[in-house]
Amino acid sequence: MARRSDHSRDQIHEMALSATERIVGEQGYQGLSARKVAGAIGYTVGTLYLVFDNLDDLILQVNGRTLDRLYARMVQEQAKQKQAKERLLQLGHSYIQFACEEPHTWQMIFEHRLTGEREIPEWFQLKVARMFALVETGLEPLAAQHSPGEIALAARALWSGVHGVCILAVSDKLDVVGVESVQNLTDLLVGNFLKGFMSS
Amino acid sequence: MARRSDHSRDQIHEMALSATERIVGEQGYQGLSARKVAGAIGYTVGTLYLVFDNLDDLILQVNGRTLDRLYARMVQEQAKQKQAKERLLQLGHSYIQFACEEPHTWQMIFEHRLTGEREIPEWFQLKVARMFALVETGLEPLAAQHSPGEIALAARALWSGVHGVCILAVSDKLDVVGVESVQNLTDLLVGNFLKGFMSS
DNA sequence: GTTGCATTATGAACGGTGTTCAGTTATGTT
DNA sequence: AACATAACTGAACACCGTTCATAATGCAAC
Repeated sequence: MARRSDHSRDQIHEMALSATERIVGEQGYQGLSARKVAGAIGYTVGTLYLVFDNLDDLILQVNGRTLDRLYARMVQEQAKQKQAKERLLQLGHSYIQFACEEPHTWQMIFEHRLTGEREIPEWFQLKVARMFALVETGLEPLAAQHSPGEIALAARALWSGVHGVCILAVSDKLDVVGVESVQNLTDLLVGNFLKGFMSS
Repeated sequence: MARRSDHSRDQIHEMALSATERIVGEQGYQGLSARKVAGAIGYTVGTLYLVFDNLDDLILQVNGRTLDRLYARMVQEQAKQKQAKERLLQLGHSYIQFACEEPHTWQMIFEHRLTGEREIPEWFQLKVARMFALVETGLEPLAAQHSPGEIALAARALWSGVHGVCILAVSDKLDVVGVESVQNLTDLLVGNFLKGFMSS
């Protein structure tokens, strides 16, 4: 194993990922470039392409880590709530809290589009599906008289709604200011939806 | 007024806008470039910059036209429904129908980010606000016991929700196929929200 | 030590992007 | 016919993602 620098392949991999997270966190998805990442870790672009297939690959991996952190946080904070309804509201709060704390990193998950004919890898789709499953599980105890299919649909509708509030809020299209206002909007959406859903 | 070609400034302006709409419609926002637009209308890039400040300007104008078409359609189709609740559901349906018919054009409204420090012009923000106002107006007859402030909030929450469903559906993140499934999801979201909202 | 080899890293090159602007060309007016 | 002015061009700039021949290095064998 001949090596020229002090870093192993895995180390460079990790360095690139966290450098990307820093750059995106500061300058947003638009401010990201291969040369910037390479420069930040003290290597050249060529080296980056020894460790990643291409920029899409790098970005997907960063987005994967973001989803992991988000998921972990939602699981953890949701567990604090004892009542089912409170747990669902908490999921929304955690989601929005995260998006507001790391807007650029969070937005990149949705701003990024794969180049050309490339397809979203399965491991990434699983991370997304996991989020929906969390909502579905949270919804189950509140939907005794509904079929599993109905619950799955309701979870999708509900979570898409929360996501919509979040995405419009983060991109300043809602005329509301501050995290609390966004939380209130979500509470309104989730609360009223649940009320309607449980009485049907 | 010395002119060399057969087209006036206004004509070139219009040609560029519709060429952009065609390119984006076929190849998506990513497939758009100044040289492509210029080539499509038989001019060079330089000419494009005589008519538009920059690409952001061009894209904003195209997005403005898209919002106009969307708004006109929502107003028109909503008027067909006599009951307040049906009108609200119709708004959602029209929105989704439009997004599914012209996914690329519709998505560009939300994919596009202004370069650097540029700011969204007021005329554009007004077009967005107009959409929320439509929902707000539709919600009023159903919210007799609610204050105007509450109605405004509810309209934002509701519309963000519909938008969320729409955006996840168009980018294939919902595991649902076909326009009808998306319509069902929206009906579920809007229906249950309204049921909850009206009983509170 | 020295040699040879496989690994690691480079950076120039390619075709693309948005944007600018000096220079050319065609037109309307004098 | 000459001039002024508007219209238009296209080369140039700095950036982008991506590739790859080349150089530099560390290690094993001799």
